[in-house]
Amino acid sequence: MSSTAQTHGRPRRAPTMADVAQRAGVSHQTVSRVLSNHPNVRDTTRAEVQRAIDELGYRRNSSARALVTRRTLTLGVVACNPTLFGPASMLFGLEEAARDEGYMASAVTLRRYTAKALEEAIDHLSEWGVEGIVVIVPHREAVAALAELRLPFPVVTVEGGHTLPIPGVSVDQELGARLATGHLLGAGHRTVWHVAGPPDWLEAEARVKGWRETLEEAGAEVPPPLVGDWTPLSGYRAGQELAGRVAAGSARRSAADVTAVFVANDQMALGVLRAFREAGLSVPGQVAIAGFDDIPEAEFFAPPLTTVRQDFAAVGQASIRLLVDRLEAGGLPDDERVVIEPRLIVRRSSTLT
Amino acid sequence: MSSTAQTHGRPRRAPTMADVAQRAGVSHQTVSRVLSNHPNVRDTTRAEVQRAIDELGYRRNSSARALVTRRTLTLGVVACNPTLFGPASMLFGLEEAARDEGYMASAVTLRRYTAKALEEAIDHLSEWGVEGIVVIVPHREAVAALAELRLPFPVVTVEGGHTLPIPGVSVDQELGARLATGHLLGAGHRTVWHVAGPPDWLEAEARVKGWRETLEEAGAEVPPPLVGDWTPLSGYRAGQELAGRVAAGSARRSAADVTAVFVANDQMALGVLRAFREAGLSVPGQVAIAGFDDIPEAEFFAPPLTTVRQDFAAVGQASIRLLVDRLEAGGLPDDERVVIEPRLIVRRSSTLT
DNA sequence: ACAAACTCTGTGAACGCTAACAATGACACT
DNA sequence: AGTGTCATTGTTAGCGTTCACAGAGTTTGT
Repeated sequence: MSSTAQTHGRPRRAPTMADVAQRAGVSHQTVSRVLSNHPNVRDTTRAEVQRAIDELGYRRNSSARALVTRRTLTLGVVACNPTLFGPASMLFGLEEAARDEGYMASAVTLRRYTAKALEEAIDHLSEWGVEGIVVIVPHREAVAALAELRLPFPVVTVEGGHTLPIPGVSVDQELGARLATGHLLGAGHRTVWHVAGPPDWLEAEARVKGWRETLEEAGAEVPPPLVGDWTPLSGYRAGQELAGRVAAGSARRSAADVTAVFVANDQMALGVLRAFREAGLSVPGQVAIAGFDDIPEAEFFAPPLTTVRQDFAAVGQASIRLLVDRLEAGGLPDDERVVIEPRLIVRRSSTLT
Repeated sequence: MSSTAQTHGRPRRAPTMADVAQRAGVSHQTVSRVLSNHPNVRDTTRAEVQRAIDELGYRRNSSARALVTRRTLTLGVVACNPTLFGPASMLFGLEEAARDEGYMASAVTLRRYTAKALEEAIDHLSEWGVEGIVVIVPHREAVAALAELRLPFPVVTVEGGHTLPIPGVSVDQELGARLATGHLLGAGHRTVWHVAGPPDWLEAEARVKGWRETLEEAGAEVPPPLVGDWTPLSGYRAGQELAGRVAAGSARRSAADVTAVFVANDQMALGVLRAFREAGLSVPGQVAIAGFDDIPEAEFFAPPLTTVRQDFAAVGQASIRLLVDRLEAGGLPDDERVVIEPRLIVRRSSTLT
């Protein structure tokens, strides 16, 4: 099967289809037919060709093939810092889904989301002949930049918001925020504070919106959200800030006292937990906390973290599906959306047992 | 107004070099020269060609180019589950390094490390014409399988051990384990327990070795290592086991009492921390702990975790370097090794202040 | 002034494959 | 026998580049 052993004589040059043809005593076209499983090849011929292929360790030259078929079977992915759990999982799912569809996925990762970086990444990909790309753009400026570009191949966004005439997939961030906030309110808290992500991230914005609206609908006061940058450190700082506002002892309680916090991702929630711990506050005793993402560590935080789980694999599959559909059929609508529903995972950090 | 608007909307077919040539009034060869920055082109000609290129939005066809130059400028990467911090960081560094060298990196991710999965992944990559591959194989069976394959292109391993005649990059896991273990011994502990990774992982094995030898050299007793599978849950279970052996109160102390634990990765260390917390044990008060990896969360664990940091970006760069060298020169040694030194990061989990 | 060198540009032939069509032989049916 | 159909195989013509070389101008040296 993979006995590509031609290490014997001289590995001069990779064998070509003509070499195989000659060895099997047929024309190169017959070899081509065997390779592409064309039905009209006699069994004995097929076997002989196959034997020649195996003996020579022949592999089709993908460039020549791509040149004539005008199909590179390659998809591009533009992603952001994939050391974060979310983006990494998405990339993983994306690549796997592409492979299942018979495509190769090539990712370019961005350190920062600027219009220029995005453009360069797309440039780099199209230089290599991708047939289409998936852009993971949870960032406002990047989305705007993407809208400007007129690309000669299909594009699908992930978490790119729903304002562009570009097909896209996203998790319902707003719903996720509603689930978390509603859960905390349901546990009897007068209101829920929020540690938000960076304001230029669409996901952060949507989570703020879901949180705010849930509070408003419940007639609860809406405290000013604190702002972090997704890192544990920023959560820690926000946590220190919040710790100062927790009602000390059973002194005069005001509606603005911090008794519940919805943190926009798990890493920041970890920082908040540390700040509270250092301030001597008990979670969930004095303050209840919920996060977002359900990173593998969340279950083992102190205490285990209530959070919102996103199905990244589903997002990856859906976006590849959207892209491949556009490659193989044509004229599909530019405003197709797939929305994946998140799920609330309740753990100790929000429940007084 | 004919309905065959060809200059309107999107052009029927991507412009070719001949189109550019015609528009600029030169031959296709001159266009090629402009594109590859050949010096012998008159400035005015170059400008005209450039203008035609811009106007048509021309891009070189990578397949045609690859066909004739026999260079696809594509590298393959075989990685394992990249939702773990280490592998993801490595992938990120690898891709970036490849891009800097003018190559495109395409990754295939494995759910599990079996010889078959590895072979399929490599097969998938060579189907797309990669010029060489980086295989991240911290797994014994996979390394063995890789050694069997005779591939028609250069291969570089990452964390693949040093037994194969294949160039490779790795972090000095043994040294990392020595640093952590030595640090704990240096803090006055009689011995150090160990929660190891899965035995079929080379990294796990090397960390066990470094730990064991450090103890032996210090004349300390070597307790039996517990075994986990890198997940927080497995660490939690190991932690419960260890918690039972911590000297209760100041009762009779034996040399086998657990006072310090070196855990083979941070995620498991998190599980251990939780188990100890639940058992009412204080860290570092009663037990000191050190992990491995320095994931971004480690600093915010309860307490902040002493751990060993690996420079994944450096690993990525070194492996691409190794690979590209073999692509561009030839006849380089098959046993070249690059070893990256890890660094101990001391935090509260191991220090009584 | 003439050959030699150098600069710039064009021509034709690959590169290895697939698509379209042509050719061959076997078989069945008038 | 003559014709049509089908299964199987071969032939030819590109796909869009780069490479090797040839040609046309232009400069240089003597």
